[in-house]
Amino acid sequence: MKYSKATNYALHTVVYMAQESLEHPIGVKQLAETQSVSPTYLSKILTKLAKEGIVRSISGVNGGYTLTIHWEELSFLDIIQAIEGKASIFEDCLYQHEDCGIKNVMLMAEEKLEQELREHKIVALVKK
Amino acid sequence: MKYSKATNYALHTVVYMAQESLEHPIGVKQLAETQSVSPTYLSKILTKLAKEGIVRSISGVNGGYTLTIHWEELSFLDIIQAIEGKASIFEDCLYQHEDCGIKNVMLMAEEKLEQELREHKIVALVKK
DNA sequence: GTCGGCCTACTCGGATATCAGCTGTCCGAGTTGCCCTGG
DNA sequence: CCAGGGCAACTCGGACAGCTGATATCCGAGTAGGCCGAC
Repeated sequence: MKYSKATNYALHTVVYMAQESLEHPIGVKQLAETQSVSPTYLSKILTKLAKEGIVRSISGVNGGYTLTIHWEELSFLDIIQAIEGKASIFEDCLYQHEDCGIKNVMLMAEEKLEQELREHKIVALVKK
Repeated sequence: MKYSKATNYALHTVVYMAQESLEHPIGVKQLAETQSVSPTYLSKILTKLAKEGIVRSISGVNGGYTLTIHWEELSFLDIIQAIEGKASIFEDCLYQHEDCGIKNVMLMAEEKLEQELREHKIVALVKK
């Protein structure tokens, strides 16, 4: 029960991009260097973020990644779910037939977690 | 980012034992049948619970497991941590040197999750 | 001068390798209660 | 009748196998911008 390293990389990458807020895209190589990750691996993470519309990829020379227009609305939960998926923390209960009290408690706790992550925006971490 | 099946089994097992509240111990075989798990695997889970003092094992003929005396105080968190361990959900941040804003947010969210799991007791699910 | 083709830098996405942890099994060792046998 | 040894049921814990998902790499394909040559 841990968040993957990929989630960690994704969060740091998005914060970094928000911090810089460049007009021209940032290449994978540069992003990878700030976190000491292999560029190819980071590109996989960025692909996931792109599929969720969190970043936009620009091909060709001087290409790279930029945040999308609405990046100031981005919450932690948006990024985490883009990487981890939106599946529930707690797998389906063994007894499908009826309400499982255990499952109900677990889902309530998960909702508390997500609520907290939804309330925190990336923009709050950007130092001006 | 999911809870393991073992956690699911552990929760159901403890609830089942609380429900029955037998004076004589319950064997692994019987517990395994109620959840359609292999007895050997369930015994591994019960060993973990025993190490945390949640259940007590009794060797020999008519042996098995019983809940400990203070089982009415047991929370969901107790059982989950016995199986999953007490490590933080969020691994250490890449930059150790200083406060990482990302890490702080994640730890706060984790605390919300644990708080919710700590407030819910197993005894609340026992139907009388 | 301008248009078209080529070259380069870069991303995209699939295939693959590696590794860790979860899931599950097997087996030998230890423990306890019961039975059976010998005195 | 009674004591002691043996047997059976059960748990304990380590060793091990299989599988899934996370981590990480490599490479071919596609794309965009710039350069260069032909007209």
